[in-house]
Order: sequence, then structure tokens, then C-alpha cells
Amino acid sequence: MPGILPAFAGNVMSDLTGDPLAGMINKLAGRSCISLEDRAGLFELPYTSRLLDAGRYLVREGDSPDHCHILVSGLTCRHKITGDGLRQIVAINVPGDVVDLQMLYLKIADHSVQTLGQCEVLTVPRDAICKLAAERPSVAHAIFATILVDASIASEWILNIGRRNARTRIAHLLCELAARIDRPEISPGQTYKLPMTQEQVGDAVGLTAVHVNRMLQGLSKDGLIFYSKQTIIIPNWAKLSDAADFNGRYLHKTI
Amino acid sequence: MPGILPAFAGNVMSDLTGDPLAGMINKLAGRSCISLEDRAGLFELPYTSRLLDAGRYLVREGDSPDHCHILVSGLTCRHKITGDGLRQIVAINVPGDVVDLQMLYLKIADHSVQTLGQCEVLTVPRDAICKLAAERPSVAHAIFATILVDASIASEWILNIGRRNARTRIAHLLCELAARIDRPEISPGQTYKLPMTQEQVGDAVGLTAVHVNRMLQGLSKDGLIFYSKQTIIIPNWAKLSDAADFNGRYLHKTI
DNA sequence: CGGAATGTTGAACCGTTTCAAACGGAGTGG
DNA sequence: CCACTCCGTTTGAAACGGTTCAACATTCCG
Repeated sequence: MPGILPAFAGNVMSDLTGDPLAGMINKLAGRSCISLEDRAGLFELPYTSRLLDAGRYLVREGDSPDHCHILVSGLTCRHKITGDGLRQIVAINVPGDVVDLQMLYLKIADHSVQTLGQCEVLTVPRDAICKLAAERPSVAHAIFATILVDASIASEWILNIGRRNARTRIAHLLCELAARIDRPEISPGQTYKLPMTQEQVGDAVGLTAVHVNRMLQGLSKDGLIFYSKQTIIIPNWAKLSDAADFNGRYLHKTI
Repeated sequence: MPGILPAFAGNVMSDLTGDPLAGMINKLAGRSCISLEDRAGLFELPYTSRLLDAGRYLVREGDSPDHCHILVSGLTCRHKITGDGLRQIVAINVPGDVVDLQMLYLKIADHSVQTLGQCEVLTVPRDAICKLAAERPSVAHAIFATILVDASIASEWILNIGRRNARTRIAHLLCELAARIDRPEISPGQTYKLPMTQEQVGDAVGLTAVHVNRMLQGLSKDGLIFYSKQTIIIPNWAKLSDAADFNGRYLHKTI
């Protein structure tokens, strides 16, 4: 169902809810001061909405796509494969993220993007975003900041995988996702849906599925999480984030 | 020795050599088409040049610096520390890199930047770069692309640390540095200086110094590298890059 | 209902770490 | 010039964390 949003007018925050682009725009706006007119420009972005089920590819390594994807609901991941076929997830995207900002200025993709669980995704022409960024400095600024936050998350993943043991590593991932999904109605330390198999969790933290299983059981046994049916409950945020060596500074929620 | 460069005029390529900013500008220019005037703008950046010895900090976690650093010679690294004091290098910068582009739009640093070996570093006011980027879209574009390449390198590091064994991991780092240092006079597969202790190499690839030592000996024994006095010689690029599972695509040398 | 994908468990194995001790080279002071 | 220290490298042996493999249980889905 393709569509072009009507120009945005009136009170900004109150009209946001319900619009598919709202999540992304709120996220961008949180990272940089965007003027009302520039917000309006964002709302004029042409897009196509699609509902995809688990395991679908949005981008494949080697592609030169001319569209970007905005995640409205669900989770997606970027992954790479070693020469002998081992998979590593290098990033996870949450609702509101532009999944392939990389592709805005890099021609060919050096990784694949795939849905985890069912996702609603908007497809936006690359040119439209580039044009907007070129015309409106505050939008460019916000995109800049967003890319830098992604890079900062990648740095933390390197630390996580390089230097923390399996248990801490998994706990850290769970904390990060809790903090990032962060729908207004849930604060960290609550419940969220984790539409990933244990194998995929392993691919994200550089472990085997078997070991992920044992560690999740360990965390459950110690009362740090409740985990069943792809749902994570964090009964005590302080305890889990402590066990995870998690400090959300690197997410740069306030810039 | 502070200074302001005279406005740049005349043939671009021929006047580059010898200028401290040249390395960075060439790198930016390689990643985006920058007009002659915009290049001139880059050459007008005010800077201070400093010679630093090994182990000096350019940025400390928690800082909000108002200057960026451009590396002219030597190597620097960005690193983070876990709660129990383990160190992980999350990025290495080579000559021509802007070491802390992150800080351009993120207020507080979530990592430290430190010199590896002796370095020549230019200090440039953050505002000057931001202003230039705001005024000249082609410069903003080039900076964008540079940040994205850095992010792409970070992704490959996640893959490297998460899924490759010690030997391959180290070989991969050696290949990457060879490909990135890439001074015009040496093509990959030649000789370069690696001003890092084995402990620092371990911090970069998520291993202990002891194991790095054994792996380097292994690579040497198999004739894939010669290594002594912090100098790496790669006698056969094809063989080493094969053993390293290295493919330079992710460096996006051509965009 | 049946088959495939995902989760669970145990035991053996192996790559990497840890610890401890020795070695080598560079720099310093007597 | 030697003795001394410091730092990085080297070596060996033991311990550990995570992997691998294989079998079984469970859930999901057509």
C-alpha cells in the first residue's frame, strides 16, 4: 500500500501517534533539534508499507539498493558470514530505526539485513532521504547523530564479545534490547518480546546455541530473568544490569 | 606550532604533498567527489600540530572535547574497559584518519583514544569542521561516507572476534592494517611498521598476550609473515589473506 | 496428525586462559 | 663498562570455558 503523507501541520507531538513514520521521526528528533518545517519535510517522505514474516531478507550482501527501510514493528538484524560459513549478527534494529542508513552513502552492501520474527517495514527511496538531508541541515545532523549512535553500539558489541564471558555477554544483550526497545509505556526492567531463536542470540553474541541455552537457564535459575515463549521479563533491572556490566551511556539517549 | 593554512589555489593534486592536512583530504576526496572550492575550504581549516609519544590520551571516556584530531603519522586506537578492568580496543586509526569524528555530533565520549607508538597529530576545532560541513554539502557527504566506512570496519571486527579462531583473527587484523595503511609507495603484501605490543594486539582481537605470541609464532613458522621489532613483512599477500579469511570489500576503498 | 524446527541434556573434547618462571633488549646510574 | 631495572617476549603445564556431537523432548505449523 503505497502512499504519500500529507504535509504535516499543527502541533507536532500530538499528531505523531498512529503515523508509521512517527517512530523514526521521534527517534531522530530525540537526537537533534529538528525545526517544525523540517519535521514536516520528514512527514512528506514517500513510502511503501509491508508486513514481512520471519527470515526475510531486506538487503543481501553485494546489493546496491536504491531504497532504505524503516522498521515500524518487530526486530531486524544485520549479519555477515565467514569464509567457512559461520554467521555473526553485527547489529539488531528496533522499531523506529532506519535499518540500512549505511546504504545512504555507500554503494554496495557488505552485509545482509534480515527480519527476526514478523516485521512491519516502510520502504523509502534513498534519493528522497538524501535530498531532504541536503536541503535541511537539521535533518542531516539528526541522521549523522543516528549513524554515530549505531557506531557506538557496534563498539560496545566489540567490547562485549571480545572481553565478557558468556553469561555476562547474554545478559548485556538482553539489557541493551530492553533499553532500546523502550516503548514509552514500558520502562527498562519490564517485559518485552524477543522474537529470536537461541541460535540467533548465539549468532549475535558469538556463542553456540547450546551454550546460550545453558546460560539463559542460569540467568533464569538465579532469578535475573524470566524467559519463556520468546518473552523476556526482567524482575529487577538493577540486578540484571549489574550482572550484565551494562551501562546505557553508550546508547546516547540524551545527546 | 599553530597555524592557519593559506587559501588553497591552483592544481589540487600536485600541491597536496607535504601539507599535513593532505592525508586526510585525500582520504575524504577518495570517498566522495569534492569540488575544488570545497577542497580549498578544507585547506583553510585552522590546526595545531603536535608530536606525541606512545600511550598518550587524546580523548578520555566521559570527556566532551571541542577539538577533533587528525592523525598524520603513527597509529592510534579507541578503547573501552569492562567493569572488571579488561580492556578492548574497538578501533585502530591510521594516518589520514580523523580520529574522533564521533565527537562531531555526540557530546560525551563513551571511549578513550590513545596513541600507539609515536604519533604526529593535528588538533582542529570541532566547530570549524561542523561549519564547513554545514556550508559545503560535498564535505558533509565525504564525512558521512567516512563515518560509514568506520562503522563497516567495526562490523567486520565483530565478525572477526565473534566467529574466527585466534590464528585467523590475528592474520585478519594484520591484513586489514596492511590494506588501510596503504601508503602509495607500498602496495598490500609488503612491509609495514606495527607499533603495538603483543598485549595491545590481544586487546584488539580479544585474546591474551600469551596466545597472541603463540599465534604470531605460528604464522611466522608457516611463512605467512615475518615479524620482528614491530615490523610486519607479508611475503605472499594471497597466502596470508587466504589464511586470514580477508576480503577488503568492507573497507570501501572505492565507493 | 505428522514432520520440521527449536529447545534441552550429558559427556567428551579442545582452544584459549591462567599462572609462573625465564629470557632478552633498552635505558639508567654508578 | 658493568650491574640493575623495566618492559615486553617466550615457554611450559595445568585449569577452565565453551564447543561439539548425539540423543531426546517440545513446540510450531501445515
